[in-house]
Amino acid sequence: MAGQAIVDKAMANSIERRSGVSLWRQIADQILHSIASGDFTENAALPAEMALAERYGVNRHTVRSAIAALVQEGVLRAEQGRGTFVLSRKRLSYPIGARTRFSAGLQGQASERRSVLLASAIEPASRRVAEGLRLAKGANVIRLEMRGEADGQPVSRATAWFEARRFAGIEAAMAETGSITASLERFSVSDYLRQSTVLSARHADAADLADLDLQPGAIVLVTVAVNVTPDGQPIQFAETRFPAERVELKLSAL
Amino acid sequence: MAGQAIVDKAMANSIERRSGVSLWRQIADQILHSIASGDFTENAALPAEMALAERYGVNRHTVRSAIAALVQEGVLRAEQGRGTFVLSRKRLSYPIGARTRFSAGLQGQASERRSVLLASAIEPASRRVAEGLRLAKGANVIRLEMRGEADGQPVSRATAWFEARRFAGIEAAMAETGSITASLERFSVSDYLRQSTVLSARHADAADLADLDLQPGAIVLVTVAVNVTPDGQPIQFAETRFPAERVELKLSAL
DNA sequence: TATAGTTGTCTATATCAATAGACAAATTTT
DNA sequence: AAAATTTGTCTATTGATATAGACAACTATA
Repeated sequence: MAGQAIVDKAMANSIERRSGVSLWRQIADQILHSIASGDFTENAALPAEMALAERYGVNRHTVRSAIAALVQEGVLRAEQGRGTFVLSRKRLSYPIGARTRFSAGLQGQASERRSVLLASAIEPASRRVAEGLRLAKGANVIRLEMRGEADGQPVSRATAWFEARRFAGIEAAMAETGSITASLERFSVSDYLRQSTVLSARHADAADLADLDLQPGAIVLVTVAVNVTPDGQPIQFAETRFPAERVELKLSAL
Repeated sequence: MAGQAIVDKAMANSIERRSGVSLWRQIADQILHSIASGDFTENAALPAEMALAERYGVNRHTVRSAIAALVQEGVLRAEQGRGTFVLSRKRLSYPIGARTRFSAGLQGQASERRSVLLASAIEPASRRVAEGLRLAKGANVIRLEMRGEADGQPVSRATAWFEARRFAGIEAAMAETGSITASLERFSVSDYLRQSTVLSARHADAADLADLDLQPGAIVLVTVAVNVTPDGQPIQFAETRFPAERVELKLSAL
């Protein structure tokens, strides 16, 4: 039968040449993924450079480039004569469900967490935003740009749109309270639900790199969500970007 | 107060040099993302090569490399003297919820869909699998490797583990029926729920590239899920990889 | 202390990635 | 028909990426 087969190439970790992604970055990504998957515990020693080079079928210097990048990112620590060690950086497990708010549910994973308002603007709604909020195309909306942080490290980057007429001044409330939930309460919105969430992934763009403090080539998880009042009226349209190397999304409370 | 600011650099699409990811691949990724975001409708003309080169601040030949890659992938069609056109390839929107099964919910998006068993094996459970299925570490489990297809194009790649004793022979049932749900029914499992789903993203590895027919450098969305019977007994532990350029995940029925 | 194993640094070479300019070939517009 | 626009092809040059080998510096261990 079909049984017993499968080459089982040690987790099938391999590497592609002339792909547009350099070998050292592919190797760095795989090491990051191994750490996040729990293959290495905190302070564990990585295999020696020669061993890694043989495993990936590349030159030792190529492995060194990958390690250098991860040392630069603060993921690894190399010590001459001893080895290269994992500084551990477990990924935050970010809960997503019908009532997900930022910060709620991250207890115990990070000691300090907050949301910072980066900028705001009033603009006509794009087609996508207008459809999400069920507004006429071109109606004015307020856009908020925010960054979520845990223990001083950026873990999310969100752009949120609200109907300008109904939520005039929400940017001031957000700047003051640092909380979407608290800001919405000032507009008589005591409860809201996540109506829909669409998830995708892509390479980080320049703005992501800057705001999330990422290295070029990093991957971001993207959620596009519509929040509604309990009676189904849309109040917020939001796109949030999470750095894939630091965050995983846990779909809970289904 | 904070209002009116924001540079608004036209969706902040920009590009990073010496990042380990070549400029042509970054540009190709952004074009793909633009198409998936609906910036271009089917058969729409892309801006001319010179215009794109100016927009990204690169040489025309670099843009040509990006376009060549996308033509190779079947996303674009270039015609001398006329322009470069989008062949459109809308992303499938793949529903995920408490009762998500493959194929369910894709009605109307693809006319033909199926799940193919690639291989199977019996092996001792890794720590991760044992914890998910609540088995003793090292207990035997059956591993199934599957590929999901829609209209002949691969849209997912799953590895699923089942307790070997309880589900002995499930690989034969799977090969025969092509359905997890149908196979489980032979073992008296008439209903099951998704207990938890954890979501992450990474670059595709060699096995992903081969099984999902992707170009090197592509991104995959990864879900790790545990399915349980209605009374909470774990029956299936699964890791599924989706090509981010072809699939988005819609979190529904929350 | 000697030895083996590890990371760090150096030189050299080949290939890929990106820039630059010129012109051909095809299409659309004037 | 002519001009303008667009993609296709060619040559040449520079910098980043990857390979190769040798040896230094440091650490742990026999």
